[in-house]
Amino acid sequence: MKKRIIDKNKVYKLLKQVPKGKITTYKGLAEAVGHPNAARAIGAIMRVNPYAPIVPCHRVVYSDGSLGGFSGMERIGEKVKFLNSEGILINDGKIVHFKEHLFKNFSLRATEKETLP
DNA sequence: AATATGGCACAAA
DNA sequence: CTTTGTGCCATAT
Repeated sequence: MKKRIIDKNKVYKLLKQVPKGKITTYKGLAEAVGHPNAARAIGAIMRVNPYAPIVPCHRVVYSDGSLGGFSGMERIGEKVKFLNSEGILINDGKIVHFKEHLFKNFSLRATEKETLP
């Protein structure tokens, strides 16, 4: 466990903790896992995302409130619709009051115990 | 092993 | 407020 790579396992668990109607940022997740400057790595991890259904990667956005790149910008429209269904409004590609929806009450302790399929 | 790219962030201009 | 440039971590080739 000497590698300074991100614990993907932890990332997934943390992201899973994000409740419906809430969102988070790559930076937020990066900090949550203990890698404050590995925001980009989070994206890379989401990319492989072996837990697509249980990991709401669509709830992860840029730190400035934009939806981010995602794999295929054309899918963004779908994400917007989905987020709208959860109570999150998007305006001009940016999340309205996105900081209000931000979920940062991550529980590292809970992550330690829980196991991933 | 080395280079390039990517679902990012932040400082500077 | 927008546009550059640089730094970071993980994958793909």
